[in-house]
Amino acid sequence: MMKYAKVVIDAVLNAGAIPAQDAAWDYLIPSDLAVMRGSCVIVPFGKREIDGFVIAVSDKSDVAPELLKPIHGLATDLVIKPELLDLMPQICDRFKLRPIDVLKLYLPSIIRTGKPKRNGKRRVPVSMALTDQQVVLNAEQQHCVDAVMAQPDNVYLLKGVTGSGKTEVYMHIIKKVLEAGKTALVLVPEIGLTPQVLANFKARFGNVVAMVHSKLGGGEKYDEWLRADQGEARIVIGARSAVFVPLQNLGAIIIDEEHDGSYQSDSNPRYLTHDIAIMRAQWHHCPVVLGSATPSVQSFYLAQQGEYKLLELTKRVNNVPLPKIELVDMGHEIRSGNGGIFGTEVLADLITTLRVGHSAMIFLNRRGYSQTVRCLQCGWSAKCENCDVSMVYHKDDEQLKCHYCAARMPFPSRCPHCGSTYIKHGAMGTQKICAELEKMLKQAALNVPVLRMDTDNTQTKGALVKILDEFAKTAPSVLVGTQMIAKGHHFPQVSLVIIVNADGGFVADYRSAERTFALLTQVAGRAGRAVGTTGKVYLQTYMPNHYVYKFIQNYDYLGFYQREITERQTTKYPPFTTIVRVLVSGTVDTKIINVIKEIMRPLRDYDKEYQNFIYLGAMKCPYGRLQNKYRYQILARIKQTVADETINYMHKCVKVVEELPMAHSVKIFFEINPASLS
DNA sequence: AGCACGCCGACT
DNA sequence: GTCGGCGTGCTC
Repeated sequence: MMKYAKVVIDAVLNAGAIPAQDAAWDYLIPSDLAVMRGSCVIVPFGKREIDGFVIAVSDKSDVAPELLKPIHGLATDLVIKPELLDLMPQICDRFKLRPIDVLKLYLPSIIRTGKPKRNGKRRVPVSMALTDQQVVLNAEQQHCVDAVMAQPDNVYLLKGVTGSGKTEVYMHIIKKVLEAGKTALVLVPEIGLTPQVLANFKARFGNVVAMVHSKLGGGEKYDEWLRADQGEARIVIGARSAVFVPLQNLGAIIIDEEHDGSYQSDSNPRYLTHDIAIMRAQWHHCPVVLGSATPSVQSFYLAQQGEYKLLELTKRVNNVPLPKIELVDMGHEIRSGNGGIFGTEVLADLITTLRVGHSAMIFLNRRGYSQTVRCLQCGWSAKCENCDVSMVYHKDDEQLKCHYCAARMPFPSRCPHCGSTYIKHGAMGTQKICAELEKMLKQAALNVPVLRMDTDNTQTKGALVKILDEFAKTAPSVLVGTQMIAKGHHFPQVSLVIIVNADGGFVADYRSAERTFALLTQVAGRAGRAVGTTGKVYLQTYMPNHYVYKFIQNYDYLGFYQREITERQTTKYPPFTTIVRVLVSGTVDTKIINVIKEIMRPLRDYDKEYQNFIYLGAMKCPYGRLQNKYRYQILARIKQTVADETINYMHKCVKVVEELPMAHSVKIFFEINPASLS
């Protein structure tokens, strides 16, 4: 009996043929080839040979027999598991992705690009070292573990202050999961940054742990992936992409630091890790545990709505007091003649701290800093009057623009509030801070090493860990860095943390306040982690009265959340609306504009008829030209009650235009609640 | 993406 | 007559 395979092919087809990209192509299965559902195959396509994935095998085909060609061979012996194939249509629908894009996420890229071979020596499976740490859990922690194990078919939001022992809760859940013969997936924001977490898991569970992250080379990654695929590894720890690792018989999925932005993929294909994790967990009837000291507004809202089950850890396990946070008004410093990087009191305290032999961390919030326009004299910043978000500086036409409505204004030469000419949009680099700092320490006759850590000097493998090690063993010393010094490192000798420009996180984005709250709370947590010391945190700001800082200072998550969710409700931002962005890019700008117009036309009619949009508009992107390609976008904010149907309609409109000849040589990206609008 | 097909103007 | 321009359409 002849067997036929439905194959999704990995070919980039041009505009006129785009419907084909969603379809599967039928091929004959040669009798000597072991092809099954999930097989990765090589097929003839026109005059070419291309890769494809078998999504179904059957005894018949609707395609005329004379058109059918046989599958040429297998790209690999590995087979995509039924679970992931089952979820593929659901993932496509949620994120408006093509089947091929999702299928490609299921395999390590090395399989498709080169000849993968196992890199490491084959590891001998070691009996699980389930070291019982004598029921180390306090009552709160135990309650969390029990709750999760009692009702596994749920999503849990585990909210616990820094140092409340969330990791220990994860470990106990995993231990129970392994005892039940199942496997566990642990997702962390960026695994290269949390060597301690990994070491802990390896120490506790031994060789059944596999790690998948971006710092691994292709061969190593493939090796770890294969250990999970073959059932050799039963715990996988990894960053975002590890959510697709084919562990079988999943018993729990944990997303640590769930608020972290890295869980949202910001390049194609775009997806949200939480959603994938929840889909997989539903398939396996296992729990998802979202852990954070500062949950995302979205997740906490869903917990309030009863969609997620809220679990809380309120006590710090070792009773170390939280560091005291002091706000430093940098506008006041300038007005009183201090134009330096640090406030007067801050610098004095830094020198004292180093003199007594403690270390300090200096955090530079550089991200997006250059976009925010601010008066250095009075702290005024450019805000849109309709949308309550910061306006963004556009270099090409020297204008300030709102990304959510049509508001524009010229870049002011004088501050509209106080009239000063000290208006800035510029970044202060880590190098500059280090240089200045070394000068200052010399003046104070202090011979203390200053270490720098940022994306520039941590690209090479192991560089990051090396800097952290050096900082850990050199006391006193100073570590200057960006985001990456904020993540879960434990340095007992650090008693002082300085946040140089706290306001840097405020970019034109409704999630600015949320991100700032989470990041600065995490940074503050680096100070005074040793028993018996109280750490201190200086938060330097030009907006000392901003509500976010009051809540950070008081470690008041709930207060912050309530204020934020009220604001989102009145200003109509997620989770009360859904944002859709359609990005069109290409080398000919007139073509792009035509495509944008063509997509907009039915959307405007739709808007007239149903009024599902809070906002609908088209504009040039903040970076209007990138890599020699022009970029325009459609932005929509949709009422939450009609979000699904409206997103579907928008996507349909995009696909219709995508098939027209006019869409030749332009690229269209469709994003739901995008992380960035640049 | 590639490649074939086909319907027009310019040329050995 | 027929050589070659690239618009249009197809690839299981």
